[in-house]
Amino acid sequence: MTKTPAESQQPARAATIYEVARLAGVSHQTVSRYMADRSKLRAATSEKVERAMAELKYSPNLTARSLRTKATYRLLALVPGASPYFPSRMLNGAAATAQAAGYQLDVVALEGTGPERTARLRRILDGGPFAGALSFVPISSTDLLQAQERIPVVVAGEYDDKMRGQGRISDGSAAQTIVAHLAGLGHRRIAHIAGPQEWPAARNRLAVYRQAVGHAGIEDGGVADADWSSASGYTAARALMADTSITAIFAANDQLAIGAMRALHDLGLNVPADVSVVGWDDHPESAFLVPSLTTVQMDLEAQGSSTMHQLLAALTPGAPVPPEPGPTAMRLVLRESSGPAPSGRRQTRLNP
Amino acid sequence: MTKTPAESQQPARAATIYEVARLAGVSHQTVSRYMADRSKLRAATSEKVERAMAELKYSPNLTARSLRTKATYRLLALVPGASPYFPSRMLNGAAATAQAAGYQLDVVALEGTGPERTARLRRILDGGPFAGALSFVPISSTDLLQAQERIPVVVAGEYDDKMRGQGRISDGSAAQTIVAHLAGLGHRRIAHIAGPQEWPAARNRLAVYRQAVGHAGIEDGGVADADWSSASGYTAARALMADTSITAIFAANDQLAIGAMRALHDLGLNVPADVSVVGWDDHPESAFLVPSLTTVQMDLEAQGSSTMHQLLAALTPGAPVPPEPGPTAMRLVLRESSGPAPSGRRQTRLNP
DNA sequence: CTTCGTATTGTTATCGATCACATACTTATA
DNA sequence: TATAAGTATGTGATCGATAACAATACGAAG
Repeated sequence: MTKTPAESQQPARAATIYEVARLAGVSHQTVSRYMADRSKLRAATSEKVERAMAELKYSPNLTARSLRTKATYRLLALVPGASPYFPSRMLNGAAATAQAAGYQLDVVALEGTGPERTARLRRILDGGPFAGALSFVPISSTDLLQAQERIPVVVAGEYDDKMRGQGRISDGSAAQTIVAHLAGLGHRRIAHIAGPQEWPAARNRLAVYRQAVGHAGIEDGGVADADWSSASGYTAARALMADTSITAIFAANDQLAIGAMRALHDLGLNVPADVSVVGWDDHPESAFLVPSLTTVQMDLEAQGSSTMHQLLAALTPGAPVPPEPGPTAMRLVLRESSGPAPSGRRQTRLNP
Repeated sequence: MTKTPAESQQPARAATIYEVARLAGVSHQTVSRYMADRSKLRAATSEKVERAMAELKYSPNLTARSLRTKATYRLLALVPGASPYFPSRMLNGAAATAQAAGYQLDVVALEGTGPERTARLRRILDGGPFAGALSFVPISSTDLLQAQERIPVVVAGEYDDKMRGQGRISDGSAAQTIVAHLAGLGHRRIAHIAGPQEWPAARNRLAVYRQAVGHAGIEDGGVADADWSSASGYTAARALMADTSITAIFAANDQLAIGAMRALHDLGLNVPADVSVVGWDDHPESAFLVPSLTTVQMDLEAQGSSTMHQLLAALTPGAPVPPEPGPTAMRLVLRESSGPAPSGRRQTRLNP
């Protein structure tokens, strides 16, 4: 073939409402009305339009519509640029929901820090014709307020944050179950490896952990700060293990737990005989680790979808909001990495 | 505050070229020309326009521009919907490159199979005003051809596929290094766990593996088919281990390798003493597994970026193409999971 | 049989940019 | 200095849709 794809695009030129109108023998406005609300047309007219549309394979030019209505039907998803610890399943859930509501989701990586990041955010929002934004990365409150002046912005997890503040069921609530599980196994002093506190999910899990420890009547052996990476989990676990009375570690995600398990291994400690480890997120690989990882199974798609529903609700103040899914399904999955607390006092066997 | 974000948007209404023109004392067309190519204006005029734009904080309405020019500056990224085995780092790389070239990247999940999927693809391309598409999921050649009629479509990995066919350096070439590595450790009979063959990357790795085994003068103990998941890696490894003379497994990605290692563990086999395992992709967690995983480090961002460059090149036939990055950096990372071949013949120790 | 109200449809303006062409203004050349 | 050629700018049309308003058709009430 001699034609490039770009050239052969010509014959496929999309039909306009005018062509549809001519073929149907009505005015273009009638066609427009058909699309807005076909029930306002007489059945016979409606059918004529329908037939013409089908014949011409008509699909509306969204650009033209946007120009006229000023509604863009484009949403912005902000994702972490560098970090590979972002669950793309959440993005998929959000994108699917957006699509179902007739919106397109543009994904943009928000990188950098401080003022540079603020400037970048501003530039994206100023230039782009977005109706709203959904951020999977933490945004400082000043940046958020500034952005909110232009379009609705929803930050993933912040709603859960609020729910927890109100004592309602939130994303972090499974932390309660974890602590109870460990207490039930006889652990009297446990520790937490926390994610970066800018992230609502990390705050949430930590807060519920603290609360639950008190509630279960066991001791908090300390909280180690980490980012979401296995490397930081490794470092954190080594530090925590200085306290030899800690018999269980609850990590804020599976990657941290993997790093922690490796640290315990390097310290000559056995999981779960010496120390139990619990993760969070239930990565598909976690079931196949040695030992397999006790963790919290999350419906991340549903979480993404739920966050998107929040944004959609903010977008259309009056309109009927699609049903928001119930509280995200969470389930503690018991595997090999958690077990009964050791009876005797622990001693580091290998190099510390 | 009583105003909703939507309402307070009002005062921020963007200026148009007409307002800029009036303020600058020129015609709207002059302003338009300024944006297209300011060098065609007289210095004095250019400056007037510039000043007016700055004062009004003018930014062009991309929607209106698109309507007129038919150029959309929006690209489509197709990602697997259900599968969590998609490296989002590739997407990030692609998105960044698109952005740098002035394009927005819309992410859409392509799910389903067969005709349903074809229909979905068609609907996305028909409705959406996309200038081009980049697919991270395999697309059947008929679907691809059909899509190509409308806009340029690039499928990630297929270019590498072609390069391999030409005997040039491709994504799969590290498989050669892996096989050589294992042969060097004394392994005489090894096996491969292959990814789904619709995926170019899986085809690539398998093809180079087959070739390299012959080249290294060792035996191919067989190829087990799998999807990308740890679960399928587990099943595949158990099946392969029926052949007791296989002493090393090369898995097409890290998740498969994790599943394989678990299967070996359940069979009472030690890694690497009894069987060596090598993965691919170097997930950040792989260094922290027990045993840590020998794998291939990939610059996935660069791969995503490179694929995007291909698309950009297809988009602008004549225009100067931004420099395509060199062959993607790949490096075999040696860790604990691979070691010398065992001397004696292996026997399954535990339940088979 | 008129009159009126409502349901349906048509006509024209509009969104904010670019394109095509006309015109005014420079500059170079004879 | 006159004229041609080239450069810079302005005017009106156009992209494909929706909005606002006008006009018509139809049926019920007077």
